[in-house]
Amino acid sequence: MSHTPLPSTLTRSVEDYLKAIYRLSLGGAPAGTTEIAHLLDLAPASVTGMVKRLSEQGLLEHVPYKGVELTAVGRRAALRMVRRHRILESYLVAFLDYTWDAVHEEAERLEHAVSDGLIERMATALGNPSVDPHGDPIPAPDGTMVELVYTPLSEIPVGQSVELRRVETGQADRLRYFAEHGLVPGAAVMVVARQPFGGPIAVRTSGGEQLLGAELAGLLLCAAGAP
Amino acid sequence: MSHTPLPSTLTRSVEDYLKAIYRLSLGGAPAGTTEIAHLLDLAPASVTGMVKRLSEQGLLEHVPYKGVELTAVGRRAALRMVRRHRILESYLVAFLDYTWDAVHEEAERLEHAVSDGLIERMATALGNPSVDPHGDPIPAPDGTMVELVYTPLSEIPVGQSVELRRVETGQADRLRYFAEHGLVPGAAVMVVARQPFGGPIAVRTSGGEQLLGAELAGLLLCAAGAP
DNA sequence: TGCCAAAATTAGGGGTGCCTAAATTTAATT
DNA sequence: AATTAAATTTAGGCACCCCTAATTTTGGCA
Ligand SMILES: [Mn+2]
Ligand SMILES: [Mn+2]
Ligand SMILES: [Mn+2]
Ligand SMILES: [Mn+2]
Repeated sequence: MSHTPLPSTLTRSVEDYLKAIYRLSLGGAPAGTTEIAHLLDLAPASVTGMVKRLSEQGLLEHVPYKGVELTAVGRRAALRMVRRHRILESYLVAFLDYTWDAVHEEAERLEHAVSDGLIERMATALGNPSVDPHGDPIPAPDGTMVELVYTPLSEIPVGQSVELRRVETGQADRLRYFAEHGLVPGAAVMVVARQPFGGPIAVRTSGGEQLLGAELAGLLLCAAGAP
Repeated sequence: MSHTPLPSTLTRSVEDYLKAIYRLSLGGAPAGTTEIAHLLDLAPASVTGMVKRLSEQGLLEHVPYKGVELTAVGRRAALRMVRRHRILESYLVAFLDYTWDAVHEEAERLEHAVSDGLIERMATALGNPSVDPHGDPIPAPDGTMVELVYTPLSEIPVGQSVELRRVETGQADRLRYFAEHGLVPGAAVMVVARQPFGGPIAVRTSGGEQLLGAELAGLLLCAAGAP
């Protein structure tokens, strides 16, 4: 069983397209032109053009007017970028004093410039972590990724204790707010109260009790902890 | 006294052109089109085109058929790249187990992708070194660089002891050969004998005595050590 | 069923950065 | 002073990747 070979050199643009389409395809449906354009901050017409070229190269499957999906080759390339991005974020936080709200921007550029060898050296220095600072899973070098299913804090019943596992936002201001309030992966959290109709949630952490809007609570993914 | 502002975003190509022209101008004479093309592995016609654009942007001074020189702005941008390159090489050797023959290639790509902030974090982690693993001086963040004058080992008189300070090659096979024979910056070297007409040189290091071809000896830059 | 708005594509264009082939300039040689 | 070889530039072209404006397709709704 051999690996499908990846096109030898992909450009930064192509790598970002593949990553974006990977993310948008996670829901199951093909990615739409406008969706991709919005995620990459491009005009839809530009996306149509790139999608056409990448389809010809065998990285995408494109059904005009319907949407785009990654081929096996495209998915391998996308997962390679996801690994790079998350290893880089982890390394910057662990060894270069970056905070978790600042790493994304740096990794977004470096992911296209580092060699495979450097990524593996960083991974080794980190002890081959399985998740990044945000709790996002890190694909293995072969493209395998274990994606666990978590429950948003907003859906945890009152009275239950859980462990915070993953924070689902890239917005720096929110990440800083979470960190300041001890809401980081690994934290033990108990839901103390909840207001109805999408109202705020009261939680207790090791740092004390606090209120949390429903939107923010929806970004905090949890696993059932000690009962 | 304020800093001359640099064009906000230079491309990878432009940054490599500026670095190349900086290197070629060190001898004092303007850099020639063919020289630049050879260093960057491009066709001369391509260089002419780029040189024209960079001159219009105020990064170069170009006299057609005569040669190119950096403007003050261009030199600042070039020295910024030199700093990035050498800090990266230093960091990779110090913290990620790279050998000095492998760092150049990695740094050549990363120098265009890292932020100023990351470079300064790496410099801090390294203790703000003044030279890189090859003994090449590292410009300060403001573009200042102290370039010491050394003597090639090939010109050191028989019987004199010197300290090896700088190794002037980027070729991996030569760098590996030097490292295997203890010929690295900081090494104490004594010239034991020399054959005439560009013949080999016999040197003694802490590792013993060895012969060295004149070409290689010319790459090893030395400072007068203990007599 | 026909219309409409959103989504997507096509058409046309620009900047970058490279190429090859042909012309031009320069400097050295006879 | 004419010749010639090397260096350089010009001319023309192509791939990439983005844009705006115009057009086409689609799916939902009256
Ligand atoms: Mn990116
Ligand atoms: Mn992350
Ligand atoms: Mn470079
Ligand atoms: Mn170096």
